[in-house]
Amino acid sequence: MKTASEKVVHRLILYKKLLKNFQSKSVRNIFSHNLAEHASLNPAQIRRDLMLVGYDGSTVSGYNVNDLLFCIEKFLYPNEIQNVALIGLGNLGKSILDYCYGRHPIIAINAIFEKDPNKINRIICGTRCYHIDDLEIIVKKNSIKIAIIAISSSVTETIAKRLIECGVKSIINYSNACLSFPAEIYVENRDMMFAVEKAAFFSKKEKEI
Amino acid sequence: MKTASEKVVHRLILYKKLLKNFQSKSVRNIFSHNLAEHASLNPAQIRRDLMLVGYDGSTVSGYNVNDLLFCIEKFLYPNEIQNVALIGLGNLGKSILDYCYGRHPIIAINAIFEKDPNKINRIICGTRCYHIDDLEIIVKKNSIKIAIIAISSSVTETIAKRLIECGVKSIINYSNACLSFPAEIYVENRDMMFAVEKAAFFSKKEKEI
DNA sequence: ATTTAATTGTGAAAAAAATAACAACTTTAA
DNA sequence: TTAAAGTTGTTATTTTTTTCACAATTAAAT
Ligand SMILES: NC(=O)c1ccc[n+]([C@@H]2O[C@H](COP(=O)([O-])OP(=O)(O)OC[C@H]3O[C@@H](n4cnc5c(N)ncnc54)[C@H](O)[C@@H]3O)[C@@H](O)[C@H]2O)c1
Ligand SMILES: NC(=O)c1ccc[n+]([C@@H]2O[C@H](COP(=O)([O-])OP(=O)(O)OC[C@H]3O[C@@H](n4cnc5c(N)ncnc54)[C@H](O)[C@@H]3O)[C@@H](O)[C@H]2O)c1
Repeated sequence: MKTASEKVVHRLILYKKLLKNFQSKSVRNIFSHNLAEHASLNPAQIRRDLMLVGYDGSTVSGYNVNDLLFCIEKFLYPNEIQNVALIGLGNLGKSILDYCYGRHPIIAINAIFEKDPNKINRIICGTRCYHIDDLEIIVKKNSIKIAIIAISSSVTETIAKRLIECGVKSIINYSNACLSFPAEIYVENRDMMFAVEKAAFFSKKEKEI
Repeated sequence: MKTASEKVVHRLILYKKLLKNFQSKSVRNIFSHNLAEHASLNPAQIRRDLMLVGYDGSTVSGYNVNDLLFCIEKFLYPNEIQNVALIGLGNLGKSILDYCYGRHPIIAINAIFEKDPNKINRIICGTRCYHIDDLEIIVKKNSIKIAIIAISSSVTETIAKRLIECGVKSIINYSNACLSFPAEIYVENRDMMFAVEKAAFFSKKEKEI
C-alpha cells in the first residue's frame, strides 16, 4: 500500500464525494478538468492524485465514475468495519451523532460515553450510551481506534490520554483544548474559532485591481 | 501589511491560543522550543512565522508572552469589529452560537437567519434571529463579511450565492454541500466526515519497527 | 576578563506540493 | 489515409513550505 500525505487523502475524499454526486445524477464518465472545476483545483493535480489509487482513465472518455469511485474507496477504506467512539452527548455531540448516522458504509459511531446518568444506557441513532467509567472495557472490546471528543475542555486531555492508553490511534477534538501527542497518534483539533478567525483574516483581502 | 498563507495564519492563531494559556498561568516569558513542543512543530518554523508579526524576542529570555500576544493580535485582527452571520439555528447552529459567544474580542456572531417562524425575532446569546428573507438588508446594514452556514445542504448553494451577492467575503460551511467559489472568496467546507475518514485512514498506519 | 551556554533571526538548503509540459493514445473529420 | 482535437499518465519544472545551520547576542559561570 502506497503512502499518502494528509493533503492527498483529503483531496481523495473530496473526489469521492464529488463522484458520488455525479453518480447520483447518472453521470457515467468524467474528465479531470470537470473534477478540477468542482474542487477548485488544477486538473494535473487531480490526475497526479489519482495515480495513487491505481485506476487508469481513458484518453477519450476520461474516468468511468463507478470504476473510479470503486478504486478510491478501495484505496481509502480499511478492510474491516471501523468503530468510532463519541465522548460527550451534549448539543454538539448530538448533532455530530446525527450527522454521521448512516453516512458511511464502514465507518460508524458505535459507542457513546457520558457522565450524565440521564443519558447512560439510552440508545440514540442506534448507538448505546455508556458510562465514561466503562471507556476502557468498551473501547477494547470493540477495537475502537477512532474517537470524537465533544466534552468540556477541562476534562479533554485526561480523557484523550485514557483513550490512547486503551488503543485509540486517532482523535478528533471539538473542545477548546489543544491536544498534542506524538506523531503516531493522528489528532485533529477542530476548534471552530480557527475557522472564524481565518475567515476574518482573509475577508480583509481587498480585491486586487 | 505583509501577506501570509493560510497555513501561516492557522499557526499564528494557534500560537495566540497557546500564549493565552500561558498568560493565564502567569508565565511571563517563553522560548520558541516551548511553543514548538505544545504545537508539535519545529522551533525554527515558529521563529520564522513570528518574523511576520514584527516582534523581536530576546536571546536570553525568549519572547515576552504579553508583548508577543499583542503583536500577533495586531497582525491578525482587522481594525474594526467583524460581524458574522449565522445561517440556521438548528442543533448545530445553536452549539456554534453558544461556542462562539464571548470568545473573541472583536469577531462575533451578530445576526442569525432562519426560516422557522418560531425562532424568528427571538434573541439568543445576545443575538437577534431574523427571517431569511431579510438576509440582504441586514447583511448590508451591518457590513457583514463572514457567514457560517448550518442549514440543510439542499439550500446551501442558493444561500451562499445570496450571501456573496450582498458582500460576504468568507463562508464557513457545515452542510454536506461542497461549496466552490472564485479564489477571492474564502470558503471553508467543514464536513466532519472528512475528519472521520482521515482519522480512519491514518489510524491504519501500523507502528513502524 | 574569558569562557560557556543558550537563544534569536535569518540566509541557505532540503523537502514537499503544485503546476506545466508533453508523448502516447483514441476518435472523429477531412 | 492523414490530420486534428482532446485527453491521460507521468516526467520535469516551479513554487511553496519546512528545516537546517550559524553569526550575533546576552547572561551567567569560571
Ligand atoms: N469546535 C466546535 O466547533 C465546537 C462547537 C460547539 C461546542 N464545542 C465544544 O465542544 C464541547 C461540547 O459542547 P456542547 O455544546 O455539546 O456542550 P454540552 O455541555 O451541551 O455537552 C457536554 C456533554 O459532555 C458530558 N460530559 C462532561 N464531562 C464528561 C466526562 N468527564 N465524561 C463524559 N461525558 C462528560 C456532559 O454530561 C454533557 O452531556 C465543549 O467543549 C464545547 O466548548 C466546540
Ligand atoms: N459539518 C458538521 O460537522 C455537521 C454536524 C452536524 C450537522 N451538519 C449539517 O449542518 C446542517 C444543520 O444541521 P442541524 O443538525 O443543525 O440541522 P437542524 O435540522 O437541526 O437545523 C437546520 C435549521 O436550519 C433552518 N433552515 C432550513 N432551511 C433554511 C433556510 N432556507 N433559511 C434559513 N434557515 C433554514 C431550519 O429551520 C433549522 O432550524 C445540516 O446540513 C447538517 O447536515 C454538519
